[in-house]
Amino acid sequence: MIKRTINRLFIYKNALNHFKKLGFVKVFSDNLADAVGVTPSQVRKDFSAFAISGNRRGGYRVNDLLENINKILGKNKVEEVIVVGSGNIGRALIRYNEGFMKENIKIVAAFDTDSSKADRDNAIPILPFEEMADFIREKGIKVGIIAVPDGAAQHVFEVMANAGIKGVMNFAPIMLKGTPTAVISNVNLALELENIIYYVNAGESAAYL
Amino acid sequence: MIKRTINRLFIYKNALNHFKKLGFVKVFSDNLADAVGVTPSQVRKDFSAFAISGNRRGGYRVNDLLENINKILGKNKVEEVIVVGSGNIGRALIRYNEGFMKENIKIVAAFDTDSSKADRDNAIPILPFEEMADFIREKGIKVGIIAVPDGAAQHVFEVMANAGIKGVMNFAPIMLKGTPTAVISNVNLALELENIIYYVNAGESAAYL
DNA sequence: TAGATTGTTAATCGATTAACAATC
DNA sequence: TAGATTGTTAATCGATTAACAATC
Repeated sequence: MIKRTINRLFIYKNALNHFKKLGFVKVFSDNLADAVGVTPSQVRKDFSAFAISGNRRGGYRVNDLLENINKILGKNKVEEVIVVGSGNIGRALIRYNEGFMKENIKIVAAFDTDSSKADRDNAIPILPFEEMADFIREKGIKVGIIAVPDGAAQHVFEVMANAGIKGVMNFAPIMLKGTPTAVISNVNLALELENIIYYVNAGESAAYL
Repeated sequence: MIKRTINRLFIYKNALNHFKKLGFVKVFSDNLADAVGVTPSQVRKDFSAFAISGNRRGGYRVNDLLENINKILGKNKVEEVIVVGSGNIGRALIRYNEGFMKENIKIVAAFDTDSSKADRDNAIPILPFEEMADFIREKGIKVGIIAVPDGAAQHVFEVMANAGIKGVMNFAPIMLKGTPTAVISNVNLALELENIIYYVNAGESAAYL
């Protein structure tokens, strides 16, 4: 699926930046494959899908490759995102903001239905949920993170989508329904850990999940 | 792959607990499929793979299903895990601990090479990295979370693996090499967001990533 | 019984890998 | 040139979906 190819493109980009920092001028599909854990065929196939070409015998020039990939992935300006829910996950994400900044992602505000949690003076202000829709519209926010309790997630999603949000990272363990105008990615750290624990207790090893 | 089936089993379990709370006594493959976003065939296939059976015409009894799934997934006792790195992600995870507790997962300690960050009085103590190996051995810890800078991740992983860690959730954007005795799951929230942003800017919609 | 749903097999779909001719 | 690596096609692999006989 092209989704996976796009995802790997981001990963290749990351590896290439490492290589560049190490002074590499050229890389071979073999090098990239090793670095990110796929086969060399996969690397070449992925590039081929986007008409990125190297030199037979000479591999790929790191700078050219990065330029090509960046053109495809279009990472240029900072993307402003919002977080809804200032519980454990929400606050954790806000605190992790500087990690996102490295990738040109900036959390610009958080929202919470409990307006007693409002804190407009914070570097990343925490605002009452009622202000969210206007905020989204005014600032033209396109991406939001849902970090509210299960029961509230669907409603929050609908309000977001109505206000113009086009992409959502959802930490609530439910399927968001309706409004097929947004890209949704579900993240569940506890589920991830549960899976790891399952394989550990099952005595499995040497597996990448 | 059976990995995906196991993962879905955890998700079914979650949905079933919801159903149970709502008073459902029976569910059909259709209900579960709707709830978690797969096809009814998939649900039946997954159950079939573990010889879980229902009643033709009568669907599955919620309690029986939960019992069967729990038997397979073996979730009973609390699993103690450690976190290495008390930077942004590490601290965020520690703070999210109560979210993990709901799934019987407990972060019991964090470790950091910067021993000035040590804090033995915290509910979840932050200890010097040098103490980690002994801690793992003494407490029989099997699962660890790597939340250190890229450059340190490989070394941390090796120390962990040598001390007996069998499962790792890795937040560093690198492929951990060697030591094929541990299950590894890579998590990269920034990458997840980058993907969402890509599709939003590409004008795609209605996609689950 | 008639009808609806399971359980399972077969068909489809898509992604990964292998292989190799082209070529730098 | 000889040798190594790409680019792409074909083969493989595995997962999902469809279909339907079994049956409650």
